[in-house]
Parts: sequence; structure tokens; C-alpha cells
Amino acid sequence: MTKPKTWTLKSIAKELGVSNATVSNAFNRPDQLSKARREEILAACKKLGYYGPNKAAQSLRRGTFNIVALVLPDSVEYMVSDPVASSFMRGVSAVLEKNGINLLLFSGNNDNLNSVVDFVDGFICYGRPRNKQLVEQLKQVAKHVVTVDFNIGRDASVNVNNQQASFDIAKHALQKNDDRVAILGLRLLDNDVLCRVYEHHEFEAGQSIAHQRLRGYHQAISDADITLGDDRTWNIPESSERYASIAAKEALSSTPRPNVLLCMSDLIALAAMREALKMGLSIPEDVRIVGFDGIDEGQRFVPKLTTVHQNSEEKGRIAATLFLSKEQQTAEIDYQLQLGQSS
Amino acid sequence: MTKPKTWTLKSIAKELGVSNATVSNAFNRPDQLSKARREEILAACKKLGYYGPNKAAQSLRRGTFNIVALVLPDSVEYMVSDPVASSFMRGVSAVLEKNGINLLLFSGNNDNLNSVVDFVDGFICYGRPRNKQLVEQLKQVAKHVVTVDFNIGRDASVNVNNQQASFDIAKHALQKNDDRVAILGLRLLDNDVLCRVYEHHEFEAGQSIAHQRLRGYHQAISDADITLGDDRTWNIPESSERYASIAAKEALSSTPRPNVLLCMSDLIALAAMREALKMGLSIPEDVRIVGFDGIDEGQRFVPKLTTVHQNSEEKGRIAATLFLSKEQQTAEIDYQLQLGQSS
DNA sequence: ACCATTAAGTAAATCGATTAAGAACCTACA
DNA sequence: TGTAGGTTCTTAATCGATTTACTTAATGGT
Repeated sequence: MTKPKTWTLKSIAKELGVSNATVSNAFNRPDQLSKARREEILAACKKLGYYGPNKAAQSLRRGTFNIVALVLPDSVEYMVSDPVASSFMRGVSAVLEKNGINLLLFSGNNDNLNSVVDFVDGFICYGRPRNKQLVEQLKQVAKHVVTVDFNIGRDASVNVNNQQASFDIAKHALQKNDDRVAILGLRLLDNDVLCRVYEHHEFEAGQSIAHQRLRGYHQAISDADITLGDDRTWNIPESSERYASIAAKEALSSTPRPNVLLCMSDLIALAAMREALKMGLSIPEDVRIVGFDGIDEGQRFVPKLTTVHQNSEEKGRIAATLFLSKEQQTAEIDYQLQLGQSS
Repeated sequence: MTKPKTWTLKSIAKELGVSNATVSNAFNRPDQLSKARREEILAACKKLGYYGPNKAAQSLRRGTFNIVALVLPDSVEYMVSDPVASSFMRGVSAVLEKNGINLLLFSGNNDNLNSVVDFVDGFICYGRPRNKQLVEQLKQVAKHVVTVDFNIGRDASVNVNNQQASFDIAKHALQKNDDRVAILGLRLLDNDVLCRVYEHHEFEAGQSIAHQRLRGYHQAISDADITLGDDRTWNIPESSERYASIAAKEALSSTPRPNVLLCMSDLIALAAMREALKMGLSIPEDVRIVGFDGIDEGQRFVPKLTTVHQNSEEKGRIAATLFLSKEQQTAEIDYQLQLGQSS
């Protein structure tokens, strides 16, 4: 009788009276045995109920897994709630699904990549994970990594052309050469401190998103024949309402009071708008404010935010494609200026 | 010198001059070695950059993976687009994340569970997968399976109390004992055929969702002293616009023309409403129509659909909890009648 | 001083596969 | 007939761990 247990390559081979290798080859390398032999084996396996080599063992041996971990900025919960993030995920999954690759959701709140690193082929990392240890680990991990919307200086990344987009949006906001510009920057510095930034030289060659955007702003400012004061740039350590409000308040109270605020995220821009309105300023008459991202709330706000909007789903598709190609490169995605009444 | 390669349990053991088993025990079974030894080993590993046993190998040996596959009814794409599905996912992920379990998304379009079965602990299956082969495989697979919103007669499942909910919604729709009732059933039969169903006896003990709902309807009908004709029940093989429209048209043209339509899904109910309006009937004056599910479109439709609404996020939490408990049971989740103008 | 326990650590089998190297056979050509 | 070349299949090492059964040493009771 046939054995009652669940079949393994070994037991099947013994049952059929051939070697392990032959069964393995029947499934994986048709050129290694005669066609007749192969079909005979495959048929027998089917009949006995052996559905092919165990994937876990196969993966261990081969070192490939057909799984990619999607590292989320925050909890999985956040990811499916946020429409921008959802459409990114839609793009990623469409490409992976077509290639028979499975998607593992990995929360950015985890503090250790190690819990998954041993059974995935690599990582697609959507935005900077909340837990900073993860970032450090991603820099070091010996697998392919594609980052989206941020850089860690390795493998591939997908970004909007930050410099160009920032240039465009700044250009739109600037109107006269006596405009008084201030910049509310996001993560210009490595340390987590909210402060004014006086020294700009070090940013000129920086590859971080913030530095790219800063260069776009600078270029537009210089194109408009405006001189940017040494003390007109703020660094906000994270995209939170609290920090943004403090920085915005400080900027709007500074002398000379800015009439153009270039903000590196919509969240910052919205906080700035709230502060400005609270101070009795009118937008855009007294101060023009522009953001970056294109979040929904910006479009619902009164006045509607002028910002840079990106195609998230395409971003997902590109990230996944880039991952599969295993190439080291930086891809750029399209963006559109979304013109509101805030500038 | 320390070896330059990536560490394995074996190489670490050799380096430290202890056996494989001792290193393994240091990580997994503290009681198997002295505290001093253990701390010494752990410290040395940390120093050398060995972050613990390889998870893939560990999983192969142990047969546990800390991954559960979420089987989606359709593509991943669909899942993140649909708000009800998204909130279900949110519930699932919240519970799993808390337990250190990873979530693998598995499309219901796949035709083979085998591509993942070897490296997951089991399956949470949200609704009947589009690909029917998957259902067959789920019935047979030697891992824990929790099904949601449908039954395959094994392990655990999460459902609304279909019979009670159907009873309630039918009760609400029925008003006088001369009401002429028709039932638009979903998957009452195994075969994929759109037809009238004349014989009800076989359904009385059936455990499928459809049979449970049917019993609820019957109970309400009999409570209202109404006699349901032998030819007043339709079977719709799948929840699609096309089938639903055909059945609805047929039911609304039958004699005596029904003035109450009990529909087993919102999609069916909406199709029925469209057909009724197309036929010049007014709702609810000429015909009262109720659905089941609580999808958004039903609430936007004019007249607003009366239906049964469920708490999807809680459903997700319960499904995950049930999965983790590995118990074999059926859980019920709350529901509310959502009263519109369609009845 | 003797034997029974207990603690600490090790050797080796095992999980389920892949694959390089080589054996056995067959064909064909000089 | 001897040998080069090509098929076809097998042997055995390997991936990176866990765990049972066993050895050895230390402890304790009488």
C-alpha cells in the first residue's frame, strides 16, 4: 500500500524507486532527465497526492522566498486607513501578484527587521518607518531594498523629482522680487531638533529629500532675484502638527514678517495656515503658503492648499518593478501642481 | 580573527568552543544551561553580530512560521479599495501585530494554495475566494483555517447570526398577512445555476450561510401568518449585477407579483430596485425590498436601502483572535438593521 | 564511602529539500 | 575493439537550525 502520511520528496522517491535528485529534477530541471521518466514521476506524484517540493525547505536551500516585505511607515492599521497609502499598496500588489510574488505586511512600529529578514527576498519601504531602529537595520540588511519617498543611500529608491517639483511650486508662490520668503523645512538635519538653520552650505550636495527640496526652493528664489536671509529657514524634525505649529508661529512672528511660506509638507502648510489665520493674517493677501504631498485634508481646507500632488498608485507599480529588476537606481514619478487659493 | 562571513548557529558555536545545542538553547531554552553560560554566549553573539537563529531554518525544523495568510476574495487591489474589506483587515492586523504575527496577503485569484501553504501557520479566509479551486484546497489543507462570512465545514468561522438577522430584517419588511413575498437567494444550491427553487426540505438542516438566512426568512414569514408559495424562491449563483437583474426581473414579472422582496445581498437588492423602478413600480409602495450586508452604495441609492449592517473591524479582530486560539468554533458578530426608505 | 539524583553540556538524527560530482550505460566513429 | 562524448540517473554534501538521548560531573543523603 501507499504510505498514509504526508509525502516528502524523500518518501516519494523511495516509493517510486528512484533517487531524491531525480524527483527534484522532475519538478525543477526537466533537462536533467528523460521526458518519459519525468512524466511518469509527475503523474505518480499527482496520483499519490504529492503536490511538489515543500516551499519552506526549498527556500531554505535556495535562499529565495517569493515574498517581499512591505515596510509600512506605521501600523498596518494606518496603512489601510490612509487613501494615499492604500493606492500605493494597490500599485505594488498589482505588479507583484502578476509575478507570483507574495506580499508580507510589516509594521513600521516593529523594532526588529530580524523577525522577517530570514524569509523574505527583500524590502519595499514606503516612507521612513516610525521606529528609527528599523532605518538603521534597513541600511545594513543583506537583501535588496527599495525605499520610497526617502533615501538611505543604498539600492534603489522611488521619489518624485523633489528638486524640480519644489522649484515649480516655489516659482508659483513667488511673485515679486521684494517678497519676503521663509522656508519651513522637514528633517533638514539629522538630529531631532526644532530650530532655525543658519548654515546652508552643507545642504548643497545632500541627497536627502529635504536637501533636494531645499535646492529647488533656492533655485526659484534666486531665479526671482530674491535674496534669502540667513535666518529664514526652519528645521522641523518630524511631520507633526505640534512641531509644525511652533515653527510656523515663530516664522510668522519673525522680522521681517514673511509673506511667502514654502513648506516641505502639507501637514506643515496646514499648521502654518491655521497659525496665520489665528494671527489675523489673510491668505494669500498677507501671506502665501504652499505645501508638498497633496493630502486630502489640504483640498478640503479653506482656503484650499496649493501643493504638489503625486500619483501614488503609479509610485507603487514603479517601486515593485524596480524591486523585481534588482537594479540599483533611482526612479522618478510624475507630479502635478495642485493649485488652491492659498497662494 | 573573527570570521568575516555571516554567522550561523554552527559557526558561532565553533567560534565559542561550545556545541550547537548549547547556543540554540541559549536562545530558546534558558533552563537547559547555567545562567552564566547563557549570558556569556548571548553577549558574545551580540558582539560578533549574530542576531539569533535563522527564522527560515527554525521554521522548517519547528513547523511554525509566525505568518498567517489572509486569503482575500479577490485581488489584493480589490481589498484595499473596498472600505468594508479594509476595515476588516484593520481588525485582523491589529490583533496579529500585537501577537508578533505577520500578515501575508493572498489573492483569491490564485489557483493554488500550495505556493504559500508550506510557510504559513494557517489561513484566515475573508469571504468565498473567487477561484473555486481554492475553496476545495482550503477544505483539505492540513493547517488551521478560519473562514469569515462563509463555511466550509471545518475549523472555525466567523459569521453574523444569519438566521436571526434575516428573521429581523424580514420581520421589518413584512406588514400584512396578505403580503406577497418572494425570496432572491444567494448560492442556495451547490451548482452554479440561476433558477427557481421548488423544494425547500433539503435546506432545513443546511449549514451554509444561504440556508441559515433562508430559515430566518421562513420563520418571519410563518410568524406573520403568510403562506410562501412553492415557486417564490430564486437561486442566484453568485453576487453579480447580471444574475441579480435577471432573477429580479423574473420575480417581479411573476404572478402574483410580489410586493415584498427578501434579498440575500445588497447587490441583489440594488439590482432588484433598479429593475422595479425600470418597470415603473414605486418603492416601497408597490414593492418593499430589503438586502443584506450594508454596503455603501446601498446608503447612497435613492431610495436608501433597508439592510443588515455588520461591524467589519470587529469581525476582523474576532477572526484573528479565533485563529490564534486554534479552537474549533463558530463566532458570531453583532449586526444592526439599517433602515432606509426601500421598505 | 557508596549510590541515587540532578545539573550542564554534547553528539547525532532530523526537518525537506537542491545540486555538484560522478557512475553507468549507450552510441558512434576510427 | 578502444575510446570519446552524451544521456540518464545516483550519491552525498549542504542549507541553518532543533531536540532526543546520552555522557560527565557535581551534589546530597545515609
